[in-house]
Amino acid sequence: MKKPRTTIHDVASAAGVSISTVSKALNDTGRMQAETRERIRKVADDLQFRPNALARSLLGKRSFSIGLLTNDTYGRFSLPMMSGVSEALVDHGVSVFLCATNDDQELTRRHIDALLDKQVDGIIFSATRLDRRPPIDLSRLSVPVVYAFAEGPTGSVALLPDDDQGARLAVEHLIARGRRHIAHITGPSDYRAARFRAEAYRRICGDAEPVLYGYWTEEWGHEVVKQLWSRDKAPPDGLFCGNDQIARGVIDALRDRNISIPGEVSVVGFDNWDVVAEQTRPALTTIDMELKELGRQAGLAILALSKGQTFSGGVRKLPCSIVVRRSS
Amino acid sequence: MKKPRTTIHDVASAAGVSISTVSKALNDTGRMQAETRERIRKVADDLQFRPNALARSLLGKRSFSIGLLTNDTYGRFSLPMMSGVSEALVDHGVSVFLCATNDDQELTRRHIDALLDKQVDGIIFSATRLDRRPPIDLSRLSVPVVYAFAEGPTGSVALLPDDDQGARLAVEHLIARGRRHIAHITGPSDYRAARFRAEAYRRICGDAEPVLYGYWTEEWGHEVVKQLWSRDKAPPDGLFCGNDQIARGVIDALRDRNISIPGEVSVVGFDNWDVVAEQTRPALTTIDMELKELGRQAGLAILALSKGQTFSGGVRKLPCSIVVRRSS
DNA sequence: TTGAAAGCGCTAACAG
DNA sequence: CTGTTAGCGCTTTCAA
Repeated sequence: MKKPRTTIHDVASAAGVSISTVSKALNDTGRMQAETRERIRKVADDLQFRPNALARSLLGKRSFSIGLLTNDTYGRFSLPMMSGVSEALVDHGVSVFLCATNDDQELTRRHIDALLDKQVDGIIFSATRLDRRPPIDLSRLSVPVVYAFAEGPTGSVALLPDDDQGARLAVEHLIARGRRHIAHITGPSDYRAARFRAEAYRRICGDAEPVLYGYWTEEWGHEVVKQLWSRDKAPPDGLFCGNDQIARGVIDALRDRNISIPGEVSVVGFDNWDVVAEQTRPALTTIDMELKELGRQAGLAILALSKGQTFSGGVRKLPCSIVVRRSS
Repeated sequence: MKKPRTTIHDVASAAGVSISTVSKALNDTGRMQAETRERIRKVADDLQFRPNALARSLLGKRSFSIGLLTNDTYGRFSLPMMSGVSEALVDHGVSVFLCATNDDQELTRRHIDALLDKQVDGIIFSATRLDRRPPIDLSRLSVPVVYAFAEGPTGSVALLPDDDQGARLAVEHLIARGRRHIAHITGPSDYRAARFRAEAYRRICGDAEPVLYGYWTEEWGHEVVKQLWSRDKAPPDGLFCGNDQIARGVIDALRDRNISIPGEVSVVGFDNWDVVAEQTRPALTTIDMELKELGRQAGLAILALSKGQTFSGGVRKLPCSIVVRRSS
């Protein structure tokens, strides 16, 4: 089961040269006869030689691995991001250690120690909420850190979806559809993302219609429809929801009341969570945070930093896109 | 940014002993004066010394890292499993490389090469479908392989949820609730899980009521309710759904028809996907595949194998549990 | 009880 | 152009 791998020595003796010649031949370094290089290459190939990355890393430079800390056991935001990270890095031979922190300080500590012991070239911290900070301070680590879908201390490299621009996209779309009385229904006001989106909404729509802070649930969507459709004033003709689950609740509630979508009311969600957005009736127009792209960029950022390249710090906001379906 | 870590040499010279003494002191090997050992320990602590895992691994034994291949970008099944794996292994100092294969053969190859180069102690393969095989053959790798939520070649170590037992749980629960005419609505018949569940259902309920193969979607749930409630025979009083999304469609469709749940019909789902199961009205009784536990066991399995311990091969089916809510 | 030395697999000076 | 040598940071004989 644990047969010893072929080493550079095996290749050397098979080719009748010294190990350093093999090393040079395979790494395209130093100068040597093209023909020798080819011959050694061939031998190495035949022997299925693959250099031991551990030995290589030990020599100093890089370990070609990074750590990804997340507190998400659930996957809605994390997995697309992770696969973006992984995708961006696999081309550079870099592998990603996944660490589920469970928001537990002690566990996080253990993960970080393990990562550092393994000489990772960098760490990406990600969270289920933008404003969730790491349970322990990462800023003094000896390796670069990138915050993805999370914020770090000022000056650190952070990648976030542009909530403001995403919200604008949603509202402007509703306006382009001829909607004039647009309300905003969203999650708890202590979520930074909720506030950003609400502010963008306010900036465009003014305060004729309310911002309804509440919960990220379908139930809240139902609740709000009840409120809005029983008030004195005429109900809104456009609803911008803070996430897709709220939007789903809204749509179901509207259907229960026989209010036609998008005939009487247009609805736009946020997240483009396909299992929700594609199953509402009608299917939901919603904002996509492009999390995979965010992951990819986080991967490239940590890659650059780990190579010692400079990478200007600060928060970088990545554009969202709108996915138009039938609800608007 | 890249300050050199303190090495065993630093500790040795600070303590005025040789590096081998330090090694022994810290690893509790060899014999030496308890007092010396303590003193060295203290020095190491003060210097915040942490041994370089790469160097350690190079010496032969283990690398304390494993690879986790998955084709899931989506997260519904994977992430709970992954965090189970990670959780089980972090206590043993083992870190997990996450590799998103995208079902792409070439990409998988690259990931595996990277893993092998990094001398992983083992590989876990997982998939979104039980019967999805790895895009390339893993059975001849030089490291042990465990299949989690996926099947490998005969004789390999595989961990799967016990679909049969899970289905029995669901059906027996319906019967205990006094239901006598139970239909089964599920996904495509080319999913092995769908067939297993259907067979278990048949074994208990006979064939008075139909098994309706279709899709894993809400839409299919709606569709089926239409069928069942427009047939000549009386409609069923119990519905066992192959996943939670179907169940959600069913519940919505029944509500549209003013059929009371669980008054007239009891509904049970499968997956315990909280965002669905907790949001149906009434909330959904459903089967939980205990994926985190499955991940944990996969982690322990690969750990045992990587230590060279024997671990009997074959498919191991892990029990599901039932989560009773209001729909039954 | 401790330390010197060899070596894991590899790269990079430096000689030859 | 090629090979010898010296490590990377650590563990592990084997002498002292």
